[in-house]
Amino acid sequence: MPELPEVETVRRGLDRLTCDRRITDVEVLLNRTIAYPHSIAEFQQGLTGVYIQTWTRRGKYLLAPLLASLSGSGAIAAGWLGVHLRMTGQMLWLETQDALHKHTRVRLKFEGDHELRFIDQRTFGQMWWIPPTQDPQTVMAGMGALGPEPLASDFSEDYLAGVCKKRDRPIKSVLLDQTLIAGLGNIYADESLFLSGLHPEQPSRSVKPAQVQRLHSAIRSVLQTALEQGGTTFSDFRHVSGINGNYGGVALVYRRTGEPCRQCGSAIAKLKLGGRSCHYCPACQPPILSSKKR
DNA sequence: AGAACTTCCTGTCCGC
DNA sequence: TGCGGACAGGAAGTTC
Repeated sequence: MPELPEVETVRRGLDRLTCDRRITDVEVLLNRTIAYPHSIAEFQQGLTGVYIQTWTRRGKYLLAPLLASLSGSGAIAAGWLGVHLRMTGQMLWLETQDALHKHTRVRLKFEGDHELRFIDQRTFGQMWWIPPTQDPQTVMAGMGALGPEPLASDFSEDYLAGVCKKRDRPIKSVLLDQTLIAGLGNIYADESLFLSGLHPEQPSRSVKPAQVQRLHSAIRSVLQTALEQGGTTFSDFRHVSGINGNYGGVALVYRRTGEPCRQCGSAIAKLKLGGRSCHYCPACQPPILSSKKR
């Protein structure tokens, strides 16, 4: 599933391929992919004929401003295009005559012989067209409620310590809460916890300052490394050009249940937390004594 | 307010 | 070989 590094990789690809390009036609093959406006016709009308500008990313959301024309000072804002890939969404830059993949949900056709296809097996992915009169942060409600970017300066050790101190939830569920930290998903949360030696069920409030420091640096280093690799192979993630990333080769715990820990050799364990699987090393990430559930 | 649980969806995998 | 069920999980909605 695409998380921050994958979404950022997609953003860079989209930026390279679609900036200043004009959308000539919009085809929606699955209506529920369109989160806004509620009318599909309005979505199509809003996007047809407009030019895509620089893509930005917030957490796992993608957003691009649109212009009605490129004629310099006379540029007229034409709203925004928003995208969330959720679990299996892909944005692929293809030629118009390329065979339609079974799970193609939306086609954005451009001048020339190329189009941007939104392909999404499990159909959780979403697209928005935000009219110029509205605020993307409001229309894309989840994006408006995001916590700090983990690679930005406002995600400090102090911030993370403050977040943990106020909550008794398991630390893993804090890492996955997008309103607290934007962009972490199940893969990088598990990897970060392993790197900092924290058990996924450890109550956030009980995480010691030294551990907060390790967790903070682990989150950043895991995301930074994945970003440099251009994403992961664990998931259905593909580049805009259809190429896989290669972070998968160095996974420490994610989906390695039963395999030996790369640090101590113990068998990697798995547990469920709020419906999410957690992979961890029982030796390197021991449960704290006070939490005797089970 | 915080936290837990449910729902959405489909391809894959496992046991019988 | 086929079938049913579990599993995968991001975010929104619901409930307590």
